[in-house]
Amino acid sequence: MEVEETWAGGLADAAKSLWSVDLADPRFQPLLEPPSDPKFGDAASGVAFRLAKDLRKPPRAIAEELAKAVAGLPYLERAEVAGAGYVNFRATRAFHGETILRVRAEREKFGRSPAGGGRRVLVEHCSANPTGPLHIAHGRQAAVGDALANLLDFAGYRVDREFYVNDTGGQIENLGRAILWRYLESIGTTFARETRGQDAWLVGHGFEFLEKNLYRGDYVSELAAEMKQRYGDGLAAKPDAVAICGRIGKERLLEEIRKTLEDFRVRYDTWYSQEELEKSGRVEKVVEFYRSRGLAYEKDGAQFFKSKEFGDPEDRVLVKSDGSYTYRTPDIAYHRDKFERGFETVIDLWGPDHHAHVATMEAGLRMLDIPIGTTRAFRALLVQHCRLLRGGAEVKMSKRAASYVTLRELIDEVGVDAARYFFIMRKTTSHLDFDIEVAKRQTLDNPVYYAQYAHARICGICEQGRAKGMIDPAEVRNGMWDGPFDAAHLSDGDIELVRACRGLRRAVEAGARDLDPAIVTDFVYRLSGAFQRYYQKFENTVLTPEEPLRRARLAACGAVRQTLRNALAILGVSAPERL
RNA sequence: GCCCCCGUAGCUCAACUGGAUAGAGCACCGGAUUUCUAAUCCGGUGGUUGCAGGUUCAAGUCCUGCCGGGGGUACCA
Repeated sequence: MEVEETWAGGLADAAKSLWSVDLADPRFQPLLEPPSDPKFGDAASGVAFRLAKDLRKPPRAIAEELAKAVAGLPYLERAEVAGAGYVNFRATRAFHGETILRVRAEREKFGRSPAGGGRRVLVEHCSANPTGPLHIAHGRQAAVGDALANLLDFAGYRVDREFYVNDTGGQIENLGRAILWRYLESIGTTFARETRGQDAWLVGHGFEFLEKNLYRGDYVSELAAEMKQRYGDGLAAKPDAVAICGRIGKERLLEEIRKTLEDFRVRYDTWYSQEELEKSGRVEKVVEFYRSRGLAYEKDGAQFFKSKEFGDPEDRVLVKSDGSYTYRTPDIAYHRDKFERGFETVIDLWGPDHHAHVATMEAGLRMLDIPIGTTRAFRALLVQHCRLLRGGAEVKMSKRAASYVTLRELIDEVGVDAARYFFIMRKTTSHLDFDIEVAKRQTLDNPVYYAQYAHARICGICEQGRAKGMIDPAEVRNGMWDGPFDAAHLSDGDIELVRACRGLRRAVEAGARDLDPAIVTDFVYRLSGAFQRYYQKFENTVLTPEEPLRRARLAACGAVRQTLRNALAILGVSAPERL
């Protein structure tokens, strides 16, 4: 049991015996909260404010009575009234000593929470079409998605990570056409540009291409070159030339996407193929289901479904008048399958352009009798745009001119750690300014190095201690001293560090609740800062000659080191022993 | 038109779901190194939280209406 629960129980007992009030009533919650400032101790209660009306007494007087009544609770050094009616709880030194022991015992599990109760969650993220290399927007989705999955795992959920491969449909066909177009160029075809209505077409060698649908970029030409090597001049004569180009193109590009994500330390449990989904008949079944329930109808030769009745602003097309599906039909079937595979919470990370799709998907799932919002949840997170800057100036990205920065290029330039940290640094739902120059800078305004430096410093202390003979190598485990210490020698500074470490669990729970790993980057930054200040306070001499103090300090530092490692691990950022 | 998101220091952002004096970093000014990594730390300047109402003991946070920015509103994905 966490100490806060014990103390909250003490408050409830006090209220019952003093005034016969049941604090379990939601009106009085929360009984304890983290203090806004470390100087207020380890937990604060604002419950006196909430009791004031019922008891018809000023909050301050209620707080006085409560503070008196809770004296003597376990691990409680003292409870004191502050402000207009807060009761601040301060833990004993022994408690903080035990926290250090707990960090040592739990090691890479310290900070985990049982909040998720082992419930199964699927996080689908990135899911870029295999029609080009990953770019910056995908990078943010992958970094956030991967960290969110780590975070939920840390918060006690059973998490699977999935990439949905859009390996069939119109975009793959467009890719095939683009490759064929470049291929034809490479074997000497010249195209005539014809304007028909609003659109421009490229005509030559018996083919015609709608110009606005052609992918550009060097990778298309590279794939065309591969086709030429493979088929010589004979490809154009094949009746399924577009399909061949599309198939080979998507295979190559998907391979590249996998490789880039792997290098970005993003792993998936499953790569789910849309093509296989369609072959399985699940898409037809969804359409049949809607029809059988009278939820679908025909209009203008297309099949609509009545999503409007289920919260969507409009009814939407499921089957186009040419008989093919819109993108949402297989997508709904896919999400139905997610729930059928046993996931209770299904989380999708989408780009902001999918905004309108959220209501449609929710409606579609409700229409399938999936109890969204009760025992099951569908959460679409719209990962907001990321503006790329270079020394304060915006890097303009134009897909047309193929001048956009790819994720690969970004990783090569700033490194995986900085890229991941920066992508996660801001709230997922907020726009993000990513300054390449700042991310590369190895100075104090780069929070990645700030945190890694704090970790490396602690490792340095341990190493120095051994070199100076102040640390017994036999007491070093997993790269950190963890010998015996006396909690009575923990200074206020040490305690502040230990207190900060305990915040990881709270950050994990808040992050899991809000589905936002940015809360963890915040935590990392605060804990690093707490350590840097602590370090400076001892004038760079944590290794004091006074052995009992030295042991206490090393113990506190060891807790910070482990906690930082755990938090950075959630973010997928490395914790090097030296920089 | 309608639907979402966002307006907090000059800039980029916090504020732990309504609580204590709205905090950090950058920038600017001034300090601290015989070090265990100065890739650090300390101090200072800087605010009518877009505007106006409302609810509350208590509002940056919740409600309403304006103003401003972004996104969406396909038989594209």
